[in-house]
Amino acid sequence: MNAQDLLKKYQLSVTDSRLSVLHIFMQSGGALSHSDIEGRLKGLHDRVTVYRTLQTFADKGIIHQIPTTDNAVLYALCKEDCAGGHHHDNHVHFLCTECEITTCLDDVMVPTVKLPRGFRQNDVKMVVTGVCKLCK
Amino acid sequence: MNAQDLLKKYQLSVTDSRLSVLHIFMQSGGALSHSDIEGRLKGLHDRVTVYRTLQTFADKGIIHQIPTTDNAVLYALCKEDCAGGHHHDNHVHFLCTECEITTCLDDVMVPTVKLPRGFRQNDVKMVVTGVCKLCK
DNA sequence: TTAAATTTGCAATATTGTTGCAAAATAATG
DNA sequence: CATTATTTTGCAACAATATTGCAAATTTAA
Repeated sequence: MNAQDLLKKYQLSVTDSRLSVLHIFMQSGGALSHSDIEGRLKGLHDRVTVYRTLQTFADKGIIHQIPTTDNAVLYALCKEDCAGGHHHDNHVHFLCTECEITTCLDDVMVPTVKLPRGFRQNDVKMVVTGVCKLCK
Repeated sequence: MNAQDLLKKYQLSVTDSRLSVLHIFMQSGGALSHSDIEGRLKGLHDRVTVYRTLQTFADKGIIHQIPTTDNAVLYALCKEDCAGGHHHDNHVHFLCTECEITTCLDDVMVPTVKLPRGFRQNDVKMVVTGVCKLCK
C-alpha cells in the first residue's frame, strides 16, 4: 500500500510531512528514532512536526514504539494486520551492539511467561541485545 | 545487609547521598526512575549527584537498569547474588497500568528465544504490561 | 470557489542528561 | 588524633530532548 492510501485508510489528512515520514519508514525497513527521522528530513520539516506526526501515527496504530535498553525511543511501521486498534507486533526486537541498529525479528514471537498468582498480563515486550547477521 | 555495609562491600566511600539513595531503594522495594529518587530526596542533594550515584551503583552492580516501553529509565536494587561483576537480573519486569509501578518478578526468568541464523545473543530484556497483584 | 477544520512552524519553555572545576567530605597515613 | 591524599559533591554552564500556545498555512468539506 502506498503512503497516501495508508493515510486515508486511517482517516488522516494527507500532508507533506506525514508522507515524508511514512516514506522514510518504508525505505528504511528498520526501526528509527526521532532524531534518525529528523536527520533524514534534512530540515524539511520542524522538529515539533515530527514529534506530532509520530504521536499521531502511534495513536492510529500505523507505527509502534520499541523499548530499548538504553534511553532512546524507537518507532517502526506496524505490519498490515496491525489495523483495527490493537497491534500484532508481538515479535522480538533485536539491538546490535556493533551497528547499533534495531531490527524487528518478525519471525521470532515473544514467548509467553507464566506470571505469579494475581498478575494479569496485557502486553509483552522483548529486546535481545547482541551481534546481528550483518556485523557477524 | 544495611546500606553502609553494602557500600563497603563494593569498596565505595560511604557518603550521605549514597546512603540516602540506597535507603530510598530499600524502602520502596520497586523500581524507581531518576526523578522518583530526586523527588524523594526533597532537594537534599543535587541532580547531578543523583545521576552520578546511580551510574556508580549500576557500574558496581548494586542496581540495574530496567527498560520501559515509554521513555523513562528505571533502576532497581540487584539481588544479593548479583555480586561478582555480572548481574543475575535476567528476570521479567512487570509494569502495572493501574498503579504505574514496575516490579521485578524475581521468580519469572526470561525465556530463551531461538534467533534467526547469524544473530548472536548477549542479553535479553522482557517487560510485561498489565495489572499487578495489588491493583487486581 | 469558499468556508471550516486541521496541520504546520515558530517561539517560548520544560525536562532530561552531561561536563569542568573549586569546595567539601571521606579515606588513608603516620 | 591530626594531616595529607583521594574521592565526592554542588554549582554553573551547556546540550539534547520533548511539550505547549498560537497565528499562518494547508487540507478537506461544502
